[in-house]
Amino acid sequence: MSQRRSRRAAKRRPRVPVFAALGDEVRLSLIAKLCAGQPYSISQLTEGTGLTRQAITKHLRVLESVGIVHGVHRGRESLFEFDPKPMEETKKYLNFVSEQWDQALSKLKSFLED
Amino acid sequence: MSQRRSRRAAKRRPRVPVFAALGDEVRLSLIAKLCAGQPYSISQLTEGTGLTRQAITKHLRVLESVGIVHGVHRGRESLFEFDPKPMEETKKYLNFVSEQWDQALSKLKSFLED
DNA sequence: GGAAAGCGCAACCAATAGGTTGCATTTGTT
DNA sequence: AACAAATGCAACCTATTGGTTGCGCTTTCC
Repeated sequence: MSQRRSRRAAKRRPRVPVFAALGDEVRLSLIAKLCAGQPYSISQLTEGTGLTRQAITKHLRVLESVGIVHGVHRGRESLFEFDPKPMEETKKYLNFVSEQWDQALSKLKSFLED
Repeated sequence: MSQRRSRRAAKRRPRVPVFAALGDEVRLSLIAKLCAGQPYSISQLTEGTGLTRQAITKHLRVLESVGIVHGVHRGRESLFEFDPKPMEETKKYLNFVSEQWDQALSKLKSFLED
């Protein structure tokens, strides 16, 4: 069997946790900082948020658990950096839904033209 | 002032609840059914889910609250149909993040080439 | 060596989310 | 008119989530 997933199989991939991870204001702002390219330590990411370091750590773990972010330990600090793959996959899913919808519309249109 | 939102303002639009709405298996499956074009009643959407009608109703309300779906009352039943706009907006946001990331990469690359 | 910076882990707490049951209401059918 | 189908509303329960505090460990800096 091919390792390459079929189009249908791709539709069933675990994307729910990715959406759930994106469904939080704090986490979206973390992504906003990190997707600019530069890695940040937990303390740096905590600055100015009004939250505790632990809260930010938890959010980072959530993002890490779905692969949006990964941390590398350097000395006493752990730096987090953005990882684009999961969000690319998410885009594919949204495109898939859009396609479904567009096809439905065009079918309806051609039906009405009969 | 222009009614057209600026690029930066678009970034700040309330997309968190949309992501949150998408972060649930049941709701994604509802979307999967509805984005095929045909409207379904609540009872029809409940069939085969193993959940109660009320549970499905709640999920539909969540989707409706972010505009992914809207219900129209016809007789004693309320039909729900898909609405693509919020997910299109979501796609735009994901594209924005991707762009940020790509720009960061190309800046890094040109820096290393100096 | 000692202080401080940066984290991880665990316990705990309040609020929210997902789900159920029960009942009332409206609409369609015979 | 009587019954069944489809839904809405509200109360309730439980698990999860987002957040905090407290403590201990490692690394850096003087």
